[in-house]
Amino acid sequence: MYSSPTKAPFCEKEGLRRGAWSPEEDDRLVAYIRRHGHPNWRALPKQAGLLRCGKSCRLRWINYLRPDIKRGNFTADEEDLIVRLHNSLGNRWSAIAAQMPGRTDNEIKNVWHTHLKKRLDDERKLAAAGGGGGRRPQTRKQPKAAKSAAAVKREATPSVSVDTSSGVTCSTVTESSPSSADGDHRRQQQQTQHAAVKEESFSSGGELPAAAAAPTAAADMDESFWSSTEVTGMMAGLGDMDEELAIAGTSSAAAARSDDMEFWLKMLLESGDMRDLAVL
DNA sequence: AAATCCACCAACCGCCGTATG
DNA sequence: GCATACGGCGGTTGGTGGATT
Repeated sequence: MYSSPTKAPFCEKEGLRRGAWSPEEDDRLVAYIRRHGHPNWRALPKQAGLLRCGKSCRLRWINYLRPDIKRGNFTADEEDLIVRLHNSLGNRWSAIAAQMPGRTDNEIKNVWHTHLKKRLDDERKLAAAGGGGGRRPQTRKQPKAAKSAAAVKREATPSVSVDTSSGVTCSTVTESSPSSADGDHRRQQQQTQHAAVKEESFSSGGELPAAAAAPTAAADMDESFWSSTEVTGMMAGLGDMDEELAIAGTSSAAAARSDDMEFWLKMLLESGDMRDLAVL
C-alpha cells in the first residue's frame, strides 16, 4: 500500500510467479548472481530469465541461497545470544543478525516467534509463580526431518550449492551494521548496507567452483561491484580467483571495518545499553 | 488408519529511508 | 527541492509435515 499512486507496487503481479521457489529458479538465480552479482534487484529477474519480482529474488538470495548461511538448528548458545540481543535491541532483527554470522534476520525472527518468545513467557510465568524456573523447557520439537517441498527439491539439485562446508564463510551484512544498535539505526544501517550488499554478492562468488568462477565470468561483473572495498578485500583472500580483481591493500579496509564494529560495540557496552553482552 | 492440531519456516506485504535524475 | 526508483526491514501469513487424539 504505497501512499503515492505514481509509485508502482513492489511487485507487479501480472505474469510473475509467487510462492515456493523451484530448483530451476534457484539455479537460475544463483547462476546469474555468480556471474553478475546483483547491482539491481529490480532488473535482475528479467535479466536472469526469472518470472519473479526483484524483491522476491533478493529475499530468496539473502535468506536461503547465499552461500555463507549457516543452516541447521540454533545451538543453545545462539538461542541465548538471541535472547540477550533482543533484550538490548528489541525487534531489530537485522541488528541481531549482525551479531550472528551465518544467520539471517528472517531465521532469527522465526526462531524468536516460534519458541524463544514462548520460552521466555513460560519462564516469566514460572518466576511469577515463585518457581525456580528451569531455563530451557523441553517444548521445542526435534527438527523436522522432512523439509518443505521447495527445500526437498533444492536438496535434490546439487547444482545449487548452498553448502557452507567450503569454509569460505564470508562476513556479510552481519559485520557491517553494529552502528545500527545506536540511535536511528535504520538511517545508519542504510549507509553501511550498500557496501554490505556488494559483499554478499561476492560471497556467492566465494563459493564458486573453479569452473563457475572462470575469469571471463568474473570480468562480466559490474564494475562498481568489483571495485567495492569489501569485495576486493575478500578477493585478496581467494587464491582461485582472478588476481586482477584482487586489488592490493583492500584487506586492510576490511580490517578497518572490523575495527569499526568493535568501536560501536564498545560504545554500546560503555553506554550500558548492551551491558549484558559484555560476557560475549 | 484417519482426522485434527500444532510447530516450523519460507515467502509475502507494507512501509521507510536513501539515492538519483 | 521534488518526484521517483530502489533496497532493506519488520510484521505477518500460508503451506507443509510431524505429533497427537
